[in-house]
Amino acid sequence: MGKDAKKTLLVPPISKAAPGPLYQQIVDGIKREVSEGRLEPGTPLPSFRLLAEQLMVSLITVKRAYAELERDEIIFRKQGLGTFVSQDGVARSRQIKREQTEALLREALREGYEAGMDDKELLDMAKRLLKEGKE
Amino acid sequence: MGKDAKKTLLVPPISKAAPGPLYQQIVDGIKREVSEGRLEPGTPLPSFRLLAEQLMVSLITVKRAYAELERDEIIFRKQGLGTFVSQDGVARSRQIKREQTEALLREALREGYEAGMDDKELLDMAKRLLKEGKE
DNA sequence: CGAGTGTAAATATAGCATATACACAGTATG
DNA sequence: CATACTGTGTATATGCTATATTTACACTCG
Repeated sequence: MGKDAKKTLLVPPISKAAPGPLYQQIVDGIKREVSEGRLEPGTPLPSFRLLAEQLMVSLITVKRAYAELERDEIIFRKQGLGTFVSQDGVARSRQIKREQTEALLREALREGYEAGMDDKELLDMAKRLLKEGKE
Repeated sequence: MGKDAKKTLLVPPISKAAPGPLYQQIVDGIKREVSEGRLEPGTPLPSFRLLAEQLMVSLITVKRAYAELERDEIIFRKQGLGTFVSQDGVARSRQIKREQTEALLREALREGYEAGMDDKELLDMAKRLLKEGKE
């Protein structure tokens, strides 16, 4: 009966209300999919139009997201063919996320110091959050 | 000899190149000064014009920054009088920074997980950054 | 009233997002 | 084999919103 079966979205949903620009949300979502192995190297990504329709955004928004992912060498594009996950996309993606982790940790620790917290308090908070994340 | 002595700036320098809007940089700078005790409750803050001149930004940028600080009840303003650090400004500021610390830690840990790191790796990275910060 | 303060309105500028039209690659078909 | 077709990515012109500037106004105290 037509196009009711939505198939599992190849990318997570995004929202204008969420923090950060739409194209960045798409970038983050795809980086996560690649990093966690749900999008393997060589796999074709959804076309601009399909992804734009699924996420209810415009073409150029998807284009901008893919452009940034290509700049990071996580994907590559071929005119008239499509967009694909690059061979070392998983390693690239994980490396970027690792650097981002360190940057965020630095920020968090600095903010904690400025709040008057000491090393132990900060580590305890981190441990608590790690446990909470497991539930 | 006039106004050559710049006096120690009551707020840290800002830059259009730095990440985030100018008014946010001012907000963060003042929150830090208050949080770390260099701006005590009751202390008058620089006037809109003075601060705007020192930081080389426009009046409304300072106004917006002060407005956000007043919303957080860290400072209060009096028409025709000036702007001052509120009585519980230090506690307010530290509480906000503490919440921000937790939010940043959550983000960092999630990003680390997506990069394939485990709990121990994350905690070790945090400990390493804590030591680096001490040098 | 004068010199200080904060307040408000009208006006650029930049990033983000949209819609529309264009160019390239593979494939079906007469 | 030439051609049209349907898919892909590409490029241009347009609108919107947050950020920041300029300029003029209103309040407080001496």
